[in-house]
Amino acid sequence: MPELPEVETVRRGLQPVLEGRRIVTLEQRRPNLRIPFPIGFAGFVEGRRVTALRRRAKYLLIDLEDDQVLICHLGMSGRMVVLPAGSNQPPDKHDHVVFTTETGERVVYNDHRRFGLMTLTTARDEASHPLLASIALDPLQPGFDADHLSARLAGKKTPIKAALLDQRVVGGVGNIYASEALHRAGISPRRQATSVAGKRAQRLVPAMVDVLNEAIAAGGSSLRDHRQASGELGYFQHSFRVYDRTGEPCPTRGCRGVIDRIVQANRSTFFCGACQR
DNA sequence: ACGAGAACCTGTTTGC
DNA sequence: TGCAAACAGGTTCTCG
Repeated sequence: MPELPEVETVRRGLQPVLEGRRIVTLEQRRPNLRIPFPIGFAGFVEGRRVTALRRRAKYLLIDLEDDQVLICHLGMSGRMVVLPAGSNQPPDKHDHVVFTTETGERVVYNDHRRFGLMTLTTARDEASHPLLASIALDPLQPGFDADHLSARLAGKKTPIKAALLDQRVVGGVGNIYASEALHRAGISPRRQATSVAGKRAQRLVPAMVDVLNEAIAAGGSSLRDHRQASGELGYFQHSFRVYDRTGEPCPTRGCRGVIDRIVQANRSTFFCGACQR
């Protein structure tokens, strides 16, 4: 599910419920997600106040009292949904973690594929944490400009589409927004990454920034699993220009092409062979 | 060192 | 209709 816009949507939705509030109980309903939960996880979190909610690329970072940091990743199918105080909704089979705050609201982490994870670190060790240390700037961070991007892509022989999915090259971009940004920039997903420099990089940076910001404004894209923290669907999927639109006419003005699907690095890529070069 | 492909897990859709 | 294959928003490991 979640690329940068979906994680940011969840972060913003959780903020009013969690920030400044104490977590009274943490119910851990299985031993592991993609990786095991830390030993004593629930007891460690319980009783601590949340001081801030941050996002690093596709990671949600929950700052706790005493400079502790709860690292969350939603994988492909993870959701974090808020239940109001007093709700007695029975747990789903894939509700793996339930936080209850001092005001009685609950935050439920549900993830049927379990590609997500939760673990702990400290503010001091965050930058060197193995999960976070090699993540590149995301396109919405200061300093992400054409020069920065072409420097990250320099020397890479892999296709640009695959390079954009590599979190060590660009943070936060996943399969949907890589295809969408390349289409907006008129760049072929097959083009060697190293050749995306100069004018092409100058087109690709605003294409990425715009598509990510538009998707955040729409609450993310709900193909199957994504929900906002409120439980509502995102609706950016209605604004896709190429993703999952195989065979449809290319939406680029004046282009007579048709959207095509290919497989790169085991992932679907959608593009127009006529206007993307 | 780099890039391609498989693996992780469950659920849904597609095709024969 | 039924069953098997393909596919899904991500990451990480192995292999060549």
